[in-house]
Amino acid sequence: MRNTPVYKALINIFESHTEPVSNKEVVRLLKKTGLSPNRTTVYRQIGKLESDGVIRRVRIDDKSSSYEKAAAHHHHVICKKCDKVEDVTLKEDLRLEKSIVRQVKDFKILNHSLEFYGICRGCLIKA
Amino acid sequence: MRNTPVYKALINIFESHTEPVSNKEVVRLLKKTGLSPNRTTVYRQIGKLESDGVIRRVRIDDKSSSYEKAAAHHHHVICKKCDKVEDVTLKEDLRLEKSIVRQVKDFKILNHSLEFYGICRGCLIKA
DNA sequence: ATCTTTGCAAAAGTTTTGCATATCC
DNA sequence: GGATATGCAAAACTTTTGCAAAGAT
Repeated sequence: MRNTPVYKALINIFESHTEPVSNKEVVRLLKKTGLSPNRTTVYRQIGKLESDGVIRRVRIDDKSSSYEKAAAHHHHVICKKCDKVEDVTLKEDLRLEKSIVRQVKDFKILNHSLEFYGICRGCLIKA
Repeated sequence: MRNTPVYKALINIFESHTEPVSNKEVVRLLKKTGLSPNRTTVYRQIGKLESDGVIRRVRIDDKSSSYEKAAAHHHHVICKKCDKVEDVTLKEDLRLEKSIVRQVKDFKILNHSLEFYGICRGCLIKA
């Protein structure tokens, strides 16, 4: 990948967010840096970053896809009201795949996704 | 909800599939029963079934939303090649939310989603 | 000079909305 | 009869594609 302004800005965005960022947000964040690349460019660059393993798709949101820096394996707690996301790690994590590997013989398990849903304090207070 | 043909057919579809069914598949399955309701109708009825707690949204697929009968809590193993889905249950499951509740104090955790990704035997052989 | 990235316009795909009509209870 | 479900057309939204121009190495 070439060291273009959009590329640099994207790396920056994903470096500075541990939480997942949706495509929509990426466009918004890019605008804040002065860049306003075409949607197409954003989709394409994100696609490449993903296939290069720099970022990873997270299955959280309904509307636009979300991605996060492909770093230490962790999970998310997502607020059902405001979509706020918090990172969490789990000690039990390793055991999970092992347990499944024992159970499911017809699959080669590669990875997993574990997301918790709830209501964050902010929204709890409001309600 | 009223006992219309579409309603009955939808209940039938979700009763007879333990695995998640995508909206696209629902339309296809409805056609096979002789019904060919408008997309709009399908989306609306599925939306109602969801808010009534009859079915539950599953975050698996990228393109069209998937739902499954809201029954016993379980997880999925999804083939990255052919999207085949298999149900699994986990003994460690209960411990998961407890562990998170201890860790995350600012969220009221309601539920979680745990999906495993891999390659199914069929696709492994082909490759 | 070459290969990659970008922008634009257009298309494809999914989901939503408004309104009139049909259907259920 | 009154409320809900349906169909249709149109719109909103997200994502993809093709092609020509601009930019990177």
